[in-house]
Amino acid sequence: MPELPEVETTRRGIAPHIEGQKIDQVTIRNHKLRWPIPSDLADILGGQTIQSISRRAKYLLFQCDSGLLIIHLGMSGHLQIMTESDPIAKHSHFEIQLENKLILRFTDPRRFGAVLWTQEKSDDYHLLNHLGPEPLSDDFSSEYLIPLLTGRRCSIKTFIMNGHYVVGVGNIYANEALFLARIHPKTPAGEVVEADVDSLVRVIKEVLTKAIAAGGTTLKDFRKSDGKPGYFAQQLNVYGREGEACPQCASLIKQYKESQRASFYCPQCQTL
DNA sequence: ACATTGACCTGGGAGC
DNA sequence: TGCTCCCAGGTCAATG
Repeated sequence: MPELPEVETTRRGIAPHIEGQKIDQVTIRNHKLRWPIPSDLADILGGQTIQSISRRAKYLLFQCDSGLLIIHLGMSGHLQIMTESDPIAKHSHFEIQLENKLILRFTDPRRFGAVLWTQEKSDDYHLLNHLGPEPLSDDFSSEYLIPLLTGRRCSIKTFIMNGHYVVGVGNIYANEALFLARIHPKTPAGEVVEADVDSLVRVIKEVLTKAIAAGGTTLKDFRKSDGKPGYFAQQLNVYGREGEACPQCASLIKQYKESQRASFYCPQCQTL
């Protein structure tokens, strides 16, 4: 479910309620996520203050007094600020009760998400140390990408969804960015010409920025931390629109499968 | 080093 | 209604 804009939307929604708050109590209802929630996490977190919450790629990082709480939303996870009277959903696996009586509750039906703890520096942590630069930073540029692309035979779509090189871009925004840059998703990564790499960098930043401004994309179950949907779905050009008219040229949007993920493109605007 | 595939899970919708 | 099959926003690990 959540790509960078949805994770960032979540971060912005919960930060004002939790930053600077002391943790009263932690409840783990189900340890079995992508990786097990550390069994001593409740003891570790109790009494600590959440100093700040930041984001790296699609990971949320909660800086606590003695280490870092790391949450990944997986495909179906969401974090919401709730109160004691809010009912506990079937798949609410983890929650933090704060001194201000608010509850940060993690719900994830498919359990592809993760709740982890480390005392390492975030850049050294094994799930974060291999990640590409933040796409909205100046480090993410065509100068950075061009050397990585040369000679590569995977498709450009597969490439931009690979967190080793580009982070935050999942299936929705990969399709949208390639449409905006007028690049066919099957184009071998090493054959994307420099001018198109420039465009691609520009549109990735643009589409992520606009999606954050809209509060993310709600297809079915993504909800902002206040329970409301994000509105970027209305601005999608190709994702989920097979058979509809391309907004640029009115050709019919096509779909195909690539490594078990649906790819959408306009056969007129995005040629091989 | 790189490319491809399977694995982890549940729920919703389509089709019969 | 109910069954089966397919699909879904992620990404690591294992395999050539």
